[in-house]
Amino acid sequence: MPELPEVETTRRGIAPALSGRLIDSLLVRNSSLRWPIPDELATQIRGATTSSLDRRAKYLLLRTNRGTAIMHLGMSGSLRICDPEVEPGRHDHYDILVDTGAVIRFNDPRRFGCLLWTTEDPAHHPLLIDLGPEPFSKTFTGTYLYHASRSRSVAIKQQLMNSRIVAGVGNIYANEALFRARIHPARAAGRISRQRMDLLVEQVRSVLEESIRAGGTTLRDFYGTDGRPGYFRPKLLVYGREGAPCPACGAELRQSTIGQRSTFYCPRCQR
DNA sequence: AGAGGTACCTGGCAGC
DNA sequence: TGCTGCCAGGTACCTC
Repeated sequence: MPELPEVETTRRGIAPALSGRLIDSLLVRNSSLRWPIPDELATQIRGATTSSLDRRAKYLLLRTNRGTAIMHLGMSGSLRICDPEVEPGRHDHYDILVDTGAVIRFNDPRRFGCLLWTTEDPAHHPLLIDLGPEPFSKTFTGTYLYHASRSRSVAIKQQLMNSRIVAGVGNIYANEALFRARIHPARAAGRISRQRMDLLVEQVRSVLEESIRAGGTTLRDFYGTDGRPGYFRPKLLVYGREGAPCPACGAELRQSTIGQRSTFYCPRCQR
């Protein structure tokens, strides 16, 4: 479920409830996420005052006067503002309770998400330190991607999904951006011209931007912090549409596997 | 250094 | 209805 637009939608949804608040408590029901929630986190964060909720790649950073909570939604996680009266479900692993009485509840069936804590600058955290530029930053340009791809034989789709190259581009949007840029997903990254990289970067930005505007993509189980689905799914041009006609040329869209990830493309438009 | 594969975990679905 | 096998939006970490 959560790619960058879904994480950003989540951030925007819960930021008002989580910014500039006193944290009453952190209630951990199941600490065994991708990495265990540190035992001391509940003690550390209790009574802290939050300043902002930021995003870096697909990580959410809850900054406080004591340190920063680093949260990730994994493949199936969600953070919602919930009614404190509502009984927690099987996969509701932690709650953040703030002084307004609001409860922010983390649900994650697959438990690939995480909740960590750092008292250092989170940018220096091992999980964040090697991340490439944000897709919307001005350092992510066609020229940058072109240079980062010289003599690389890796498929451009894998290059786009490599977080050291550019942060936060996941499978759905890599497929969509490559279709929009008319670049074949399996093409060697090192064999793409600077002009085509310019176009690709532009398409990565625009598809992410449009999806954020629509509140993300709901495939099976992404709902925003208010419980409403994202509305970008009908706008996906190739993802999940194998066998359907290409929206541009009518050729039959194909599915293949690149780097163990489902890949969708038009065999005629994309070269 | 780069490429490729594995692991983490549950739920939904197709096929039998 | 019930079982089995496969697939899934992420990404760190291992080996070759």
